[in-house]
Amino acid sequence: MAKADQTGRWKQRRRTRQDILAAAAELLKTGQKPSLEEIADAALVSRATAYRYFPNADALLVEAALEINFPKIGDVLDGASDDPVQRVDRVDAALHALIAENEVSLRLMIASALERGARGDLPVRQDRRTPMLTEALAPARASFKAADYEALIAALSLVVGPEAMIVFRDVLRLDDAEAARVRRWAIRALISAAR
Amino acid sequence: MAKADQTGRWKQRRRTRQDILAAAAELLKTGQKPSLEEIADAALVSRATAYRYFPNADALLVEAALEINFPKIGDVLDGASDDPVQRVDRVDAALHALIAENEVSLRLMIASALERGARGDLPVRQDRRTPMLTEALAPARASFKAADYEALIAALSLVVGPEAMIVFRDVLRLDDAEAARVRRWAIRALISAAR
DNA sequence: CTTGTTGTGAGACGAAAATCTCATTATGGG
DNA sequence: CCCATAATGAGATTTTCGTCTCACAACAAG
Repeated sequence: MAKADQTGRWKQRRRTRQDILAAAAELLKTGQKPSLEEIADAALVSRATAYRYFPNADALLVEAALEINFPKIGDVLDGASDDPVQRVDRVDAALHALIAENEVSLRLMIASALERGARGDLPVRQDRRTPMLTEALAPARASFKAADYEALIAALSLVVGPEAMIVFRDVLRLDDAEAARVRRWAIRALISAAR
Repeated sequence: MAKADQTGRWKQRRRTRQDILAAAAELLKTGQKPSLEEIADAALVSRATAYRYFPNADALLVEAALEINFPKIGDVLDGASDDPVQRVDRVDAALHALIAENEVSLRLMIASALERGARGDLPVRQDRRTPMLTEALAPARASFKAADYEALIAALSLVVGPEAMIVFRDVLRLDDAEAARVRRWAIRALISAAR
């Protein structure tokens, strides 16, 4: 699909862009929100160049967060049984690991989306949860009524994503183990209610 | 605790501070993120004065969001039966109305807390959910085992707060009616699992 | 190698946010 | 009522962010 605009030096462009994103990702791991200038310095490019590739610092950070390597759903569920509880637990564990490792990026991405939304334009969030949950529930799909199935997917989306981390950590001040316990409890409760 | 620093004109100070917050809250209801200057103008106060009371525009907005008038839990549950499902539904409805009416403020508040959290210092979020949910579940408290009860409160916190709105609206793109349906479904599922 | 094109760096520039200064106003204690 | 002083307003100033221009360097094509 990507025609890749073979015009002259598209490789150089790709490389610069990638360097900038890599530098941003690197700085994000230090736990701070880097300014565009810091990122440009770290990437060994000028501020002007960074602005040529990204409209502003936030957009850059969001893209850097998007670079997060989501696990392939196939790998996550590899070797799992057909039991939906076990499978959703797997998804939860995988997402939790991902969230723990990229907390700063995710927080900034969500914050940015929240502020975008407040400004009135369309919120930009991708939905990576529904596909994973759909896949996890696939073998047991037949045992749910249609309406319950839809509700189950949506309700599970509240439990397995980064927003749950926010509630547990920031609002309820649960530690990691307790939070995991509650998520697993909720997963069982929701699935068993759906059938 | 609050010695109130009776030093001279603390009343005047309280009044200006309150005026600024009120102006901010007013502007937030128009659905836009106001700049500190707009707020100062609306409050009939100079920019410098606003900066004397708040370190920056974000802090001001967060405090303004904190001013949101939470419904008294007593009123919400007034005349309700002892049925925990009905009572939590009431809490959900009340919070949902509140969230719908203050969406911009809440989005900004959560976004700000997210960025604060990313910076490493302690996230500042108050927990208004647990008290409400505790009250809602009080009549049925005896019918839950201790461990389930704890998990139930935490799980319900994922469903009734503004974060659920974020997931449903921004990530899953559900409309208001569907979102409400899912919340009610999840409330029933969780409560029935807890006993 | 030469040449035309494209990407980049350095810095000027403008707008908006935040800080600072100082004169003026208004309040409460006497 | 008077006055010492706390609170405020009106800019000047600094800082940060994003845009723009132009000269230079690097690359591809011949």
